[in-house]
This record gives sequence, structure tokens and C-alpha cells, in this order.
Amino acid sequence: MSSEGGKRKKKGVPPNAAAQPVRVRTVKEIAAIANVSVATVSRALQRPEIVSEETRRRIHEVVKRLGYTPNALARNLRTARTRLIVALVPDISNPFFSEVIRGIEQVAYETGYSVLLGETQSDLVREQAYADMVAARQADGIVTMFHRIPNIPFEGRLPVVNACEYVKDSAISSVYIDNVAAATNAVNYLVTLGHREIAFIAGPASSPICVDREQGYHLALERAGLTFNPALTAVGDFSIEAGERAIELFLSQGHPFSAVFCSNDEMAIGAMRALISRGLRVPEDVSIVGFDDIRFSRYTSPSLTTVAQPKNALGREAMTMLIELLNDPEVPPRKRVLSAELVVRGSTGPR
Amino acid sequence: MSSEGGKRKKKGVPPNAAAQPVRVRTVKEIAAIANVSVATVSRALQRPEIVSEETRRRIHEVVKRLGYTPNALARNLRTARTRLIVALVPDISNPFFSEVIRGIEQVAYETGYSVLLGETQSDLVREQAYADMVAARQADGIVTMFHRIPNIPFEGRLPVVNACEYVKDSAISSVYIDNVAAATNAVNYLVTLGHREIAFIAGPASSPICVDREQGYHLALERAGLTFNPALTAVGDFSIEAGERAIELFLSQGHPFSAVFCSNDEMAIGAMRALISRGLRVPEDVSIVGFDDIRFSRYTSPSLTTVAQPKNALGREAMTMLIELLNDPEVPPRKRVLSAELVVRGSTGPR
DNA sequence: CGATTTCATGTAATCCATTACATTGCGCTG
DNA sequence: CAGCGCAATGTAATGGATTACATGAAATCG
Repeated sequence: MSSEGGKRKKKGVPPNAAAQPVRVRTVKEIAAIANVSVATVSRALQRPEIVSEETRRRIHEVVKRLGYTPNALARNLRTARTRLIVALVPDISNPFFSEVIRGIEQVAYETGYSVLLGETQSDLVREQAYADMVAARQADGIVTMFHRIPNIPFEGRLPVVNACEYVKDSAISSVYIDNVAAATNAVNYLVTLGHREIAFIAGPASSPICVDREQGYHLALERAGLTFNPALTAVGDFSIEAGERAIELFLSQGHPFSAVFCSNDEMAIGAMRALISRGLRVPEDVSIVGFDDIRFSRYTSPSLTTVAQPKNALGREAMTMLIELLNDPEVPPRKRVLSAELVVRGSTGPR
Repeated sequence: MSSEGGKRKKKGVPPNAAAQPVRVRTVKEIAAIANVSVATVSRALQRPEIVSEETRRRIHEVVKRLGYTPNALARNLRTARTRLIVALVPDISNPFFSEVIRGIEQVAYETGYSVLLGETQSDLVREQAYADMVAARQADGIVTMFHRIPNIPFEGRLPVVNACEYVKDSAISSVYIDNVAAATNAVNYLVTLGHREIAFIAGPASSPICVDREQGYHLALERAGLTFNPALTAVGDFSIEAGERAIELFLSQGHPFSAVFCSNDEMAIGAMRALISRGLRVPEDVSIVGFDDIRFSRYTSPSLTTVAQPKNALGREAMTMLIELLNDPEVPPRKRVLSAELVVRGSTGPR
């Protein structure tokens, strides 16, 4: 039984950990090796300018040599901030959100925050799990892209902002577009092309922005003096399949229509596909307008006419508001409304 | 100067915080109100069975009434584990990854972990920032979907596994498909359809799996007795635009080709679009095969023939391996190879 | 030159929960 | 009834950093 055998437990680290590049973990050890106090080590790392040139160099050398990373848990516990924010997305596979998230991340990066993405699948339980991270002080705030504000037992202003969606009468800051106007505008465009029977594929009624889009649709019909036909409205869940099903429904009912306005691009893609597979031509027989302007809508054939949301700006603005809020919990809640723009492509044509 | 004025600082909370549902934060306060020690509160929350029925009830009542959430930082600091893992994705807007992530999340959920998503955009700096969370003890481990293993100063086995990608000769457990075989199979399918001039749109050569796909392409050509024409290979970055550019390149060089094999679906979509906009028909003039089977490839027109990766299984398996590793750092690294399957749709036809 | 700043650093309190160890009281055994 | 074991709870150490306050030395001032 000579020297160190195969499986030695890492118990009671021998106190000779001075010179060799062994694993080292705490400020204490760094301090001991660099021959200073823990306070000085901490200072050298946090505010180097208040430590003398020489000491600072020595400490940094040791830190580097031993690959020391301060324990963020301990730090965050003490300072009561994490510089982490959680972005809640109902569905990461929706390309619309991807770009909003990019916007969020850009601002986060600029201001020294990191973004953790949480996919909720619109599920309350998962939503709550992420929201609890704030209650448990593992994150400083939340940007949610869903129309439900998670419940956080928190004193004062909730460190939450809403992007893309909003909640009526809530004290939560939000950034979103004027969905009524955008939808009105899109439907109106179809009207100017001569369409009179315009179908509508709605999104879930639980979402205020979907209600707004529907309202915009009605408003445009009304203004054009067209009568609303309930048989030409279907509700979908934003999926491609929902778009297909809606078209099947319309066709099966036998009411004629020459245009379809969809509450998002994926349903529009599904609608387009269903029409084509039934032998109808887009846009010659039926025009289609989507909503969001996701990356793929440029590449469908025909390419999709759609309402382009300022996705990046929505994300940037939301994150900016959150930072503001974190820096000063007193700032009053704001609702910021950006505008959207109709992008005309190949899926729409004259009646 | 009577009672409490407008702006009172929250300093030295008056010790009358007994009955009213005020904001309360620490075990200490809960303990005081429930008339027990902090240890008992902690126990009532962690292992209720070792606390007497009555005490437990009382504590839970107080916890609930005051909306107490234990400070996770303090807990994690003490217990040295967070039950958080980070999933690193190069690009969240790539629908392929979305489904892998779903798989990861499923297993995480089943085993009591939460997943934090980090988008790296293949950027080393951002990658490192997330990796540092492990070094800083803010997360227990990492599942990366990129072919670079982040550098973590860590004693012993890195708590990292690789999903979809792998790194040659690394001691990192990985799950991925047999890309050589999958690509060979896809190209071979084109051969059996009678194609002889088959172009190839490669992915970045930095990625081993892309090299494998290219190798599979060569292998299939060789087996079929076809000569490899370097002019019919282009390198892309996985984007739709890259697919378009590749086709422009092939066409401009004037070498004829009747089929294109693409290293992912998005480049295939781009390729298809470029061909169609040049007046070529798919699949009558040119057949196209993609790779991944993302959600949209079913809905292009024509729908895309592609190699379907078992996305969910890749994610599930990767997370399972990580959990294993976290529970026992001694388990040897494994490379697990799943198999992929060619899905024939409308974008391929006989020469 | 004595007094006062300023600078660099050290000592120890603090953040909040977990948990090893200590204590108390009760029921049971021999 | 002494003695033991067990159940329930309490006391205090612990995890690793930050930072208020203290200290000593050097620089500046009148």
C-alpha cells in the first residue's frame, strides 16, 4: 500500500494547495495564495481601479492561473441581483418569436444582462415554474410574450413586461402593435383589390391581440359596406394544420370566398396549401394575407402577402422597459404601441 | 408630525409583523410567526414527513398565507446544486432545434430539472457566457447542440453532453445520427431514380456532421460508379439564402444537373425557390432532397423529400445522459448513434 | 511639524437556507 | 425505576462572496 491508489475520495483537501495548479474554488484560497485578504481579491475583481497596480496584477495572475470563477450564487445572494432575465415564450418553434427574442437579447447584451429562455407551451404550470425563479431570486425579471401575467409573490411592482401581447387594465408595461389598425389595413387592401367575400381565420379568443385583429377585420368590412358572414370565420390555434382545417371548413360549407385573411403566417401557409391541394390557384382564385411576416413567408410559392410586425423593435423595446423598471421600480407602467406595415407579395391579386 | 408620512423608507421593519398579511421573506420570519425554529420550517418544506402533523400544518398555513418562496440562491449555495440545466442552441429560429429542445425539456421535466435556453448564434463569447454559468454554479450542466465544447474550469468530468452534433475524440457523451449512412441513403435514392448529375449543397466544414454528410454523398456517388464533379458542390451556412445562392452558382457555371442533395431543409427550400423562380420545375426538371425534416418541409410546394432525424429522441436521449452524468460523474462517456429515415415527398421524381 | 486627508488593505458582519449535532420528553424494556 | 431508543425540535455552523467599518501608512496642508 504505497502512494495514492486508484479511487481516492476527495475528502479533506490537504492544505498544501499553494503552488501547483490544482483545482481551487473560493476567494479565500485565492486570497491565501496571492497573500492578500478576501476583501482585496473581491475588489480586484469587481472594481480593479481601487486596488494598487501591483496587488491587482498579482491577484489577476493567480485567478487566471487557477481558473477561478467566483460563485455566482454567493455573490447574487449577497448583492440581491442576478443580472439574469427570463424570456417566456409560448412556442420557440414559432419563427415570429425568434426574432423578438433576438431584439431582447441585443438590449440585454448591451446592458450586461443575460437572457434565459423558457418555453411554456402556454402551460400555466411551466409558466409558473419560470416565474418562481424571480420569486426565488434566481432571476431579476421577466419578459413574457404571452397574454397572461405570471403570479409572483412580490412586494410592489412586478418586474415583468409584456412583449407582443398585452393584458387589458393591467399595471404591466407592454409593447405591441396596433392590431386593430393593422388588421383593418390588411383587409382593406383586399377590398381595394375588389374582393367582397373575405374569409377570416382567427386566433384564440383568449388573446387580446387576436380579438383586436378580429375587430379590425370587422371594422374594415363595415367601412367597405360589406356584410359580415359568420360562416366565413374560423378559429385556429396558430398552427399550419389549423389553417388547413379552416379552409376545409369553408369549402365544405359551400359559401363562396375569394380572399382569406389569417391571424398569423403559419395558418396562412396552411390555408394556402389546402387551397392548392384542392386545385384552387393562389392568388388567381383566392387571395391570402397572413400576419407577422415570419422568415418563411417570403419563400412560399406564391410568396405570402402579410402584415409585418416590427419584431426586433418589439423585443428591444420590451427589454429596454424591463431594464428601466429594474433600475427604478417607481417608473409608471407604460403601454407602447408600435406600428405594423403591410408587405404585399405574391399571394394576393385582384378579384 | 403625526403618524407615518408619505415616503417612509423600508428600514428596520417594525417587529409587529405578526398577524397582518405583510410581505415576508425569510425562513426566520416564517419561523417566528409559526412559533418554531428555522430548522423546523426548512424541514417542513423539504421533508414534511419528519415534522409532526400539527407543526407541519401550522407552518404550511403561514407559508401559504404570506406567499413565502425560499431564496433559491441561498439554498443552492448551501446544497451545491441547482436543478437547472442550460441548453445551448446556435439558432433558435431553426425549427430543427425546437423539436430537439422539446425532447430535452420532456426528460428534464420528468426528472425535476428546469431548462434554460441559451442562444449562441455560434458565437464563442455568448457560448462562453452560458458555460460560465456552470462554473459559477448557477446551473448543473449543459446540453449543447453545437460542435464546440465550451470551456469550463471544472474538476473532473465536464457536466456537458452533445446533442445532434459530436466532437471527434472528445470525452463528451453525444447523441447523433449516422450522418454518413443517412446521406448515402438519400443520394442513393436519387441514383435509383435515374439521376446521374447530382449536385450537393454542403454545410460548414467546421461541423463534423456536415463533413459526414458530404462523405456520404461521395460514398454514394462512388458506389453508383458516378464521377464526382467539384463544380456541383457548394458550401452554405444552413440559411434559405445560402440555398438560393448555391443554385445561382450551379446554374451560372453551366454544368447540367438533375438533382440536388442539401445538407439541411432550409437550404433545400432556398434551392427549390431559386429553381422555380428561374422557370425550372421541381421535380420534373430537378429533384431536391433536404435534411432534417423540419415542420415546414411538409408544406412547401412541392413538399420536400428529406432525411428525417429523430429530433425528439435526440433531445430526450441527450438529457437522459446528462442526468446520468450529474448523478454519477464516474459513468464513462458514450456516443449514442440513432438512425434516420428518408421521407419521400413531392420534390423528387425520376430523371 | 502636527493635523488632516487619502489610499490601500484588512477584519468581520451579512445575505438566507440547510443540516450536523445537541437537547428534550416520552414510551418501552428488563 | 434506571436506562435506552426514538421522535420532534432547537442551536449554531456552514456555504462563498460582498462590503461597512476599522486601521495604518503616506501624502497634503496650514
